[in-house]
Amino acid sequence: MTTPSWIEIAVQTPAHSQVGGLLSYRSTRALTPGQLVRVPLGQRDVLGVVWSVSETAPDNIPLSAVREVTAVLEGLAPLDDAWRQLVQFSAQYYQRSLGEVALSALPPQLRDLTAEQLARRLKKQNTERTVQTTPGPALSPEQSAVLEQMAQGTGPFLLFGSTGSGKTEVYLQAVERMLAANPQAQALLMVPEINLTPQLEERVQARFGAEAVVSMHSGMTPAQRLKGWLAAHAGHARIVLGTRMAIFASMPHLQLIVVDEEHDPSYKQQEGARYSARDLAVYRGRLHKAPVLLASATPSLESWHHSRPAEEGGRYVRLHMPSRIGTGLLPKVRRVDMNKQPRRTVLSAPLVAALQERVERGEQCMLLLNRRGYAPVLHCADCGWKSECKHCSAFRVFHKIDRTLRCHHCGLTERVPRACPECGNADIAPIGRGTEQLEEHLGELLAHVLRPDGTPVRIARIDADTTRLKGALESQLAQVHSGEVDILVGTQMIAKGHDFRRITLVAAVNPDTALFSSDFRAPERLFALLMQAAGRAGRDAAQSATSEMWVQTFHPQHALFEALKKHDYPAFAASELAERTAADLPPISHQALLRADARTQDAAQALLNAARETLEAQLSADPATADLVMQVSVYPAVPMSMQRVADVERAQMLLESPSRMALQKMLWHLHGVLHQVRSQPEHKGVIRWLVDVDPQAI
DNA sequence: AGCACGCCGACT
DNA sequence: GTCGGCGTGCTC
Repeated sequence: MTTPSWIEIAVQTPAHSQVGGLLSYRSTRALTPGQLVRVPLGQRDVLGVVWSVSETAPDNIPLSAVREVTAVLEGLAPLDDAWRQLVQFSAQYYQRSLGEVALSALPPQLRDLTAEQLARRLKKQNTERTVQTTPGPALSPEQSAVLEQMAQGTGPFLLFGSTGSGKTEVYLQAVERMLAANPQAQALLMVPEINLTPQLEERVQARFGAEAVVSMHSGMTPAQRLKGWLAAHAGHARIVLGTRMAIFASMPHLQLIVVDEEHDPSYKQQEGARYSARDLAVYRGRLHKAPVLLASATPSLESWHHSRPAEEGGRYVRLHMPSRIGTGLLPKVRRVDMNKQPRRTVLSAPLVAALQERVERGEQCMLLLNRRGYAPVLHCADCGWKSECKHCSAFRVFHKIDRTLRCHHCGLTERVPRACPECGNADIAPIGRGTEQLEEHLGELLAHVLRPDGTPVRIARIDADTTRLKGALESQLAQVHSGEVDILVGTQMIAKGHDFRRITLVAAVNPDTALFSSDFRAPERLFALLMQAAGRAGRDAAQSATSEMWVQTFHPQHALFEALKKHDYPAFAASELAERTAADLPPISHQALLRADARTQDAAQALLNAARETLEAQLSADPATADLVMQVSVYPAVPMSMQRVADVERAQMLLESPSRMALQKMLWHLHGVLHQVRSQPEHKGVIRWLVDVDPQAI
């Protein structure tokens, strides 16, 4: 009879319940950290990850409460130290329970599989996968230099390469070199949204063979996800290609991490543990001693700042690829001063003329407008009624196509009223415009325009509304590629990553709102979007000389557009960083948001302010923590910019510090304080609270 | 988060 | 009489 050992196990437990940490179990079988087990929890039998094994009994709970491990999932190698450290770090840094992070990092199907079902599954697919490397094209001098610098240093690297400079080829060659040095090695290739980059998937497969690659993203079926995960975990898959969730893939032989379009906000998870997959990539690279390559034509200001010269404190190595491959030039940027256009002009005369000219030459154009629907609000001129949503602090958007008013936040959808619901006036009118209206308007303006073959112009729209059905985006993109569309109208989803070779003109119809937004990151996002959109134009070298990026704006002299005109990201970044420095904003300082949801705004704010006061009182009272109060600014609670969604009132509290460590310590204390405060009867109305570390928007 | 237990309204 | 509404409480 073996002596039972005491096992600490991570199980899926809620972030801020009483059972937030590891749970103790006993087992008569020898277990090692990282093993997957099934354990009883209440009435259920759940999946758990062995975190530590001990000879001594736990002293924090009565031993009679400790139950036995039910089963061990055999045939699976334990999750390695690096994986467990990554999970542990993420849980601590983003203020979630270890169990929640660990279990959500595993494929969901693993949770419902019994030990027997898994064994059957493993038997079926436990085979080596072959890698067949097809040699790539010859490299440009810039590409070779970048790969050489990567070979010399340890990174992390920030590859600053303009659109079309051949960054993808650098990734592929880096993988190739890695495999040449060690055929067992694995690479992680991350992209912001996999649906938007089937091209990359194809290219990777063509290069290394379909067997060597697995994909990981939320669009896959549970069975596919499990299969891919197992292949990566066994070390059989050489390359994992995925979205942010792939950062948690178990890859025992991980030796390279690439984060493509590293500036993209989609790398930040927006629910549960709000992790940044890009930041975790850097951390994970260090754990595995694997080089990390972040890449973008418009890097995040965080990464740009980190890659300043080492003498100035930079920690990343900046690599530069300024030239477009081939003879391709970057498109000429043209600004239209909307102050000089007739009032209420949607599409300026010169832009319409340019569109017409392109269509008549058989070229394609793309129009960007970041607002879907027909009009953002409906308005009664008589009594001032507006199409407010009764559940949210937002207007319902007019969708002409099915004559509905739709709330884009809670989904409330109603038929458009015939007359004003307040005063009965029949004259209710749309204010502002969305993609639907732009498409309609464009159709009218260009009704007479013919293509070279004498057929009328064809206009298509792509946004979240037209792509709701599965596969719709792909088929609509295919139509653009095959030339069935002359002018494409859409939201920012069309600006990302698609290689439309025949588009020669891209226009941003109304980008001004981002210039004066209360969100300090709005200009950064706008610049990236416009640069990316400009990169869509003239990818075909033969036409790049005449390709153009148009911007309609009331502020043509704005520094952002000046930098855009010169395709000068460094200039934009420098001016933006100067502003951030002056205002003590990220990346100079570090932020976290505490958010509370409640039935009333008062209740939400009351919880936050009570937490703030208790926190400061407790920390000040103890000399060991008193200096934290000085290092971290905790601002009073304010309503969120979207104050009410689906009848839930939301408030937030900002924490800011020049020291990441101090902020982390503060959050750790805050966690305890919130539990105390929340249990007081006056905070009954609170529904939930959550912490967002390094928030995307405040 | 699940999943129980528990105490009040409209159905076979 | 019971099916089921979601309020409160517990899970090693």
